[in-house]
Amino acid sequence: MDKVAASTARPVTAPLTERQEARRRRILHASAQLASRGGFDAVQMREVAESSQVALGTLYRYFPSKIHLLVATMQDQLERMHGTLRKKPPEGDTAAERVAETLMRAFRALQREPHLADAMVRALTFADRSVSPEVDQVSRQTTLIILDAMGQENPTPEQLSAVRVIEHTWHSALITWLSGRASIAQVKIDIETVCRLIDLTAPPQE
Amino acid sequence: MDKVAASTARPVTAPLTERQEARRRRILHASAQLASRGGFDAVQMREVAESSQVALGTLYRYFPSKIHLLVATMQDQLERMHGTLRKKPPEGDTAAERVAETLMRAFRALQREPHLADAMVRALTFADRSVSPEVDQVSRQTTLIILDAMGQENPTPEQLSAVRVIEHTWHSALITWLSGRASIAQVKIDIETVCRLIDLTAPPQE
DNA sequence: ATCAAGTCTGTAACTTGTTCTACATTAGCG
DNA sequence: CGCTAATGTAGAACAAGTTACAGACTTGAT
Repeated sequence: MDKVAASTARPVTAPLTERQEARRRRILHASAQLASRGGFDAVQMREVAESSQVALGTLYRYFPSKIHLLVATMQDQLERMHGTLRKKPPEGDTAAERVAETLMRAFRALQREPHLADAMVRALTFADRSVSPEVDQVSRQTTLIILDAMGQENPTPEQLSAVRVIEHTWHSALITWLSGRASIAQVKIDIETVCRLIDLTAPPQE
Repeated sequence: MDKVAASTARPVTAPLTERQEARRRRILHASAQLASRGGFDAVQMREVAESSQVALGTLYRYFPSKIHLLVATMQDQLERMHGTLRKKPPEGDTAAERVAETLMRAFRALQREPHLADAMVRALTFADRSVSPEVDQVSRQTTLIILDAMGQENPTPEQLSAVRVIEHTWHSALITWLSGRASIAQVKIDIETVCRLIDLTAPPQE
């Protein structure tokens, strides 16, 4: 009588044993490490397996594709970044300024590891339907970071729309930067431009 | 003495003979055809070569990678679309409305061949630096379409920024739709939201 | 402690993008 | 016309993602 509501299948994912958790961690670490070196192409499944002391088949059991692996790597890094960003909240006067400031801070972090950024962002936008849940998770996390920066408890639907558009711009601007089609300065402008949308959407000052 | 300024290397690309032009066309056609069936994965270089009656090596001479091929396919389709869109200019009162209307029209066209859209957009965002010139060309063409829709001869720098952000949103929104993470309705909202940026940037009524 | 079920490992095979090679064809030119 | 360089062809070979499989190791329940 202890089945709590196993609606679809897994309770998100079977709880991992300690060793399994350690393996998972080693894999993600190896992935980030290789990505930092040479970007997307340098993350080769055989190498990841070797670096993390795991058989290739096991790697695929943990992450069913290279894209899954890199998206998971991004989740991991994003959480880390969210933690870092939280520590020093942005100081702008308007919500738009604060969001822009936060995104620029994140952008500078990415610039420190451009290859890693390349691997993660390319994987994210290349992901097909089979990775939707994971990509969605990344998206939610990003939304959280932006809402945090806005500093508003209950955003209006309009503001949420603005946040969606900001995320779109953020991802796409990153891509143009990574592929060398836009400068850092240009990305900054794009971010600042789109952030104006936030102030457009009448902030419910109460 | 007739060297006109062959600065780097090619005068863009050596002029193609008739047969070469025909080959190129066959290849692009086969590419679009295969893409329409099964999207990115269905465009297999061997199949494209066979369908277009060209040796694999030749295919690679014309398009140095699958990504190049698909981006070229997109260029081709975009030109077609621009022609179509030109015929019936959008009817909205404001520039923002007209741009949104135009993009939604393009979106509906993509919906008719979702697999083709998948192949083209995935290639576009996955492209690395080696494809920058071609991707840039696509970007310029898109900008043109949007400026056309705005119906303004000389846009302000601010408006150009808005256009950049609109393009970012357009690409990213397409991706979320293609990967099943956003509905058609949601894409519509995102487009409409970002288009408001145009009206923000004081239109120089003269 | 023992057994069954589930995990891992090592390794080979398969797929598809990409490169290479040896030979045939074509195009432009004297 | 006849030559030469460029282009095209067929097919093998290679690289990296992915899958398959046989045998060892863990784990959890009894």
